[in-house]
Amino acid sequence: MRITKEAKKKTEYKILRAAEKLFTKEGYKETTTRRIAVEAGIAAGTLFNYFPSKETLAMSLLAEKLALGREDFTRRLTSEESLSEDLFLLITSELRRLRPFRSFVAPVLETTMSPFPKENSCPAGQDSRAAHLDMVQKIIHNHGLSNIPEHISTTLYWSLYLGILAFWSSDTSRNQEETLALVDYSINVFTRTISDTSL
Amino acid sequence: MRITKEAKKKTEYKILRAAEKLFTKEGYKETTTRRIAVEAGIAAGTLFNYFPSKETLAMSLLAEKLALGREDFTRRLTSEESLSEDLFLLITSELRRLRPFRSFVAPVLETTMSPFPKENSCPAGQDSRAAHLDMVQKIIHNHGLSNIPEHISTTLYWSLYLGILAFWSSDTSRNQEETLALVDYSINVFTRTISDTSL
DNA sequence: AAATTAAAATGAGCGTGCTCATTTTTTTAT
DNA sequence: ATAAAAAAATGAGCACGCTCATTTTAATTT
Repeated sequence: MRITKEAKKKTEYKILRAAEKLFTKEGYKETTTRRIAVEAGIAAGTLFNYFPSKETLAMSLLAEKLALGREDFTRRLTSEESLSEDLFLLITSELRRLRPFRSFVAPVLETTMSPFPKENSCPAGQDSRAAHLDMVQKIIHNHGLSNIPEHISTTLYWSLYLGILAFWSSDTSRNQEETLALVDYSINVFTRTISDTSL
Repeated sequence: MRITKEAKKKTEYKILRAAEKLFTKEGYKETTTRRIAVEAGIAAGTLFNYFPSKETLAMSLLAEKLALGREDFTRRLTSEESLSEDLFLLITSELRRLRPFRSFVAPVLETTMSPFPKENSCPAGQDSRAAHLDMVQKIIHNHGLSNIPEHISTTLYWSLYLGILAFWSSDTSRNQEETLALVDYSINVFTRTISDTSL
């Protein structure tokens, strides 16, 4: 039983690695699920025993990278930065890990990390959303802000966050400075909003 | 020559009406382009002489409705409301017209009205974006705000706007009160931002 | 009004994501 | 060990969006 489970995990891993290789080399749209299957050494249909759709597979891959970005963040974290600086570091750490997949980040993330779970839900996307928001909550809490964001300001944050990702995904400025400016700006808007009791 | 052009427009119109009927009755995903062609009384391939993709067709349909919403807005507009109230009216006017197409608003709009034009651009989506932002500029100008939003605050606005659409598209609360609350909140965040010179 | 050119419509066919009945492999029971 | 049951892999085949060589229709020229 353990062997099987490990084998299963291993197949899933093989598919993810094959997808990663092909998506980055050939592009998302250009890579067929059949090609991924060949690269992973499995039959075409087997892929869909592990990922219900090509999009879900892509999202799982991105979720992996986002999680790595968050790990980078916690590793680099010091206790001497401001709330805004911490949020800035969180987002840029994620972006750095997403870099190789920039071309299909927008279409995939926007449909799978939508503000509210849909019928054709993608668990990987929803989990990723939850994990990111948890991190944000933790950061805010660490900075002693009792005003924990509730439903509506979380939605606001998420809009800003997705906006950043969308902008970044087609930002052609050198080193994406424009994105960095937007991140800075968005975070300012957000932190001002949550620390303003009049809203 | 005139006859042909009118005929062409008429065919485009027939396709749009067929798509409108089927999308609302059967759903976006469920409606095949072949079925739309039959309903419009044309061959399957002809549809693609008018709209390069199913998604573009859907976006053109939504763009039509958004424009109607904006017309409703200008009609209802009085000169006695505040900036926030005007923006609120603009957005809710659009939402009212989009209502029947709610189920596929998010996936279509998010990919075709992305913050920045892509390679596989959809003119209908970009035009719609421009028209909406023009309207917003006009409203702000009418309220005597010299602080015309430049690049970055326009991006901020657009993030908030898309966030609202995404939220609304899966808002199950009666009469979408939650969306109205979010619209109100988002507009407040935006107006405060553009009238704050410290940012 | 016949001939020539241009524009538009057509539908057979392609490649894709994905399904599902069948086969193969693994686990459990005897 | 053998048989029965459960789990996983398989690949032929489907339906879809979309393409494109060909045909049909309309506009222009002679």
